[in-house]
Amino acid sequence: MTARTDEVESLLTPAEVAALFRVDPKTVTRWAKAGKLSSIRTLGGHRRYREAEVRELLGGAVPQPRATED
Amino acid sequence: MTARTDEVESLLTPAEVAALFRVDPKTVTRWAKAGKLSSIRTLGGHRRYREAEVRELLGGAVPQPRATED
DNA sequence: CGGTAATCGGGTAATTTGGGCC
DNA sequence: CCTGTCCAAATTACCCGATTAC
Repeated sequence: MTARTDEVESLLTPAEVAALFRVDPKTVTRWAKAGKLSSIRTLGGHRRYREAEVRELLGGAVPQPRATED
Repeated sequence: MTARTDEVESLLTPAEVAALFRVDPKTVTRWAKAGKLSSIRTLGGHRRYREAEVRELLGGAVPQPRATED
């Protein structure tokens, strides 16, 4: 895998999202097809996910002093 | 591709936790429902448990480069 | 242009969920 | 009170070959 730190960090690959959720990349694709996740398609047809969206769905596991608990 | 997974948290599946505690996955689910275990839900409703949390509850009986309790 | 890793798509097992009962 | 098992439904994991990304 060629590491290129020049890309936009706003988008995550299926493998990235899958690693964060501890699921299979295929499962992430199912979520996108089910409309549970916003996905952006490349010109080749591959999906790309927004990091902000994924972080939100992860359950707000970010050190943010925000009242996000119900 | 920038595989920036340094912020990745080790998550365990119900079967993994159940195997570590030598109990049924159902029992692990009961612990999660009882609030004794922190659980993250996937977009499909499945639970994922934090490895750090499980290790804590295990009592330190994990493959750690530490000598026996003195 | 050539090469390796990842993702695509569909299909089939394995796991997980939830409630109820012992 | 806590755990293990039964049931049905839903979700997820792994299989293949072909295409895309870098």
